Amino acid sequence: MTDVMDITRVRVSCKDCSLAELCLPRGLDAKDLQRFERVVGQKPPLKKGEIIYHAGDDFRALFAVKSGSLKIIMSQPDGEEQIIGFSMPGELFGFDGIEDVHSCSAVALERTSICELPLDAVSDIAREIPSLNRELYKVMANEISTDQSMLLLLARRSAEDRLAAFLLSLSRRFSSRGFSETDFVLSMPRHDIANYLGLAVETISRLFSRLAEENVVSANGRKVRIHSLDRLQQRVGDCAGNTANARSHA
Amino acid sequence: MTDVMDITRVRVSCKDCSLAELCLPRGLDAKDLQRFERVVGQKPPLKKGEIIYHAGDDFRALFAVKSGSLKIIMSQPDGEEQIIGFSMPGELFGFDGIEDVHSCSAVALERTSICELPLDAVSDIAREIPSLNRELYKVMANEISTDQSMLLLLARRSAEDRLAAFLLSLSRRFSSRGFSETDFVLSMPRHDIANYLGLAVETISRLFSRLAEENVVSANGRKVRIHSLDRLQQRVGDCAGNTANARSHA
DNA sequence: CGTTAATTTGATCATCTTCAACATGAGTGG
DNA sequence: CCACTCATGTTGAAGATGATCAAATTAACG
Repeated sequence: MTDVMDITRVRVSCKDCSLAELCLPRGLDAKDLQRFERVVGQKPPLKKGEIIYHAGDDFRALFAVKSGSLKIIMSQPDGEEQIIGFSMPGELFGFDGIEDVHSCSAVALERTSICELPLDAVSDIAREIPSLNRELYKVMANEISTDQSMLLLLARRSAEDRLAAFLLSLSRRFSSRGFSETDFVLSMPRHDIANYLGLAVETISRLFSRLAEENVVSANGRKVRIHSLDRLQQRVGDCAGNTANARSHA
Repeated sequence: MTDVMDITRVRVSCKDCSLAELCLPRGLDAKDLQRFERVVGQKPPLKKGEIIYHAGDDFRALFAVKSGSLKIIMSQPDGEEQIIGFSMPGELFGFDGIEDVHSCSAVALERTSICELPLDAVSDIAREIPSLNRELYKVMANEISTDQSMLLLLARRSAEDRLAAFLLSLSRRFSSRGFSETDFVLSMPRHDIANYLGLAVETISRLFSRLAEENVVSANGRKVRIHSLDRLQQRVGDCAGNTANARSHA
């Protein structure tokens, strides 16, 4: 599976971006799109582990993932950190800073390309393009309901349910980007999955083993194959639909 | 402690509202405020248990709490429900609907008065008052970081830490509204606290008992007295600052 | 009052964590 | 190309935190 596309190296306009339908400017007509494009900054690709912003940084912009993936983490004074979410191509991140300074940090999980959307400029434009303004609200609202679904997952569901929900979420997100919904490669280590789901690494490992015994999912390191989406879904009890960070803003 | 004020029965303008400094229009000048006021709807007080909106309802408006309090709950198909947050006077709620339909329900915990802010009208005005627009973003961003702090709490903290964080959050919110930060009355039953914190009712009860033994907090039913804010804070390890639903939008 | 809901306490049980050891694998320098 | 190392992943056994079950106590309210 190719998870990094080559187009990341050239200057891409939103118009030609394969992710346009998932991104903020979707629904804009050609003229408005052009205007929007002008404020979008392209950044050189990030290496694995590179940090886009730190908790405490002044807020400058929202970002969109073009390729690759990253994690959003909230650090605690005692050094512990909590992963708040993972961002995939077509998804926006950086909302944790809109209040003024970032409360989280964003870290690339692999080679990753992103666009920069300076919020001031964007919201200036949005003032004159109501549909863009509404889209901005929706994107933020989606972030809210994603986080809230995650609250439900952490508060009420068992370890097994959590992992099932996580895998289903990834499956949906890969599928809506044209990749297989049953075969994919995780860009994060077990440790990050565990942290995100509020569990111990060992638990994740054991759960993968159990899922394999039951022929629901087989995982070989980062490579995952889902054998029965149905049985995964059953486990989760299709709770809410967009569990676990499925920034689908449909 | 009086937690319902009498002014709720008369038509109040934002200008005269004691919560103006906490609410959306804070920072507006007299002229803009007047304009804002015109779209704000006043609703008759809600009785305990009354529902403001159901999950599935079309989104119409955001709401502001004038007096009383309510819980925001996300229901699951299996009948289980998860409390996403509690809203206190001066706080806004309804964000779970901005995408189109509400993903949660809002239920009054006691006699409660609210204002209605139709989002279309508000964002029309906001287009011409940039500071209001920014305030709207901030209020939503605050909701996001509140939910994210809650994720951290649920994923990484022990039962005791969670209750401590919850009580501290309430303390801060009461205090910023001019009430005592050490003596207050909970508007929700133990069952709701347990649900919110992802714990069993019995656990909450035991934790209150333990906190009493240790002379940190004494609780008599809904009446709570915090004897040592310091020691509560220590437990939580001042993680992030605005843990557990502190919609302070400072 | 009497009846129901809310809260507390005790005893047992399960899930998940922790600690420990081992396996696998990728990357580095010889 | 191999040996070595550090990161990652797996598995087992013991332990702890919090859930569940059961029962008693208290509070709320018609």
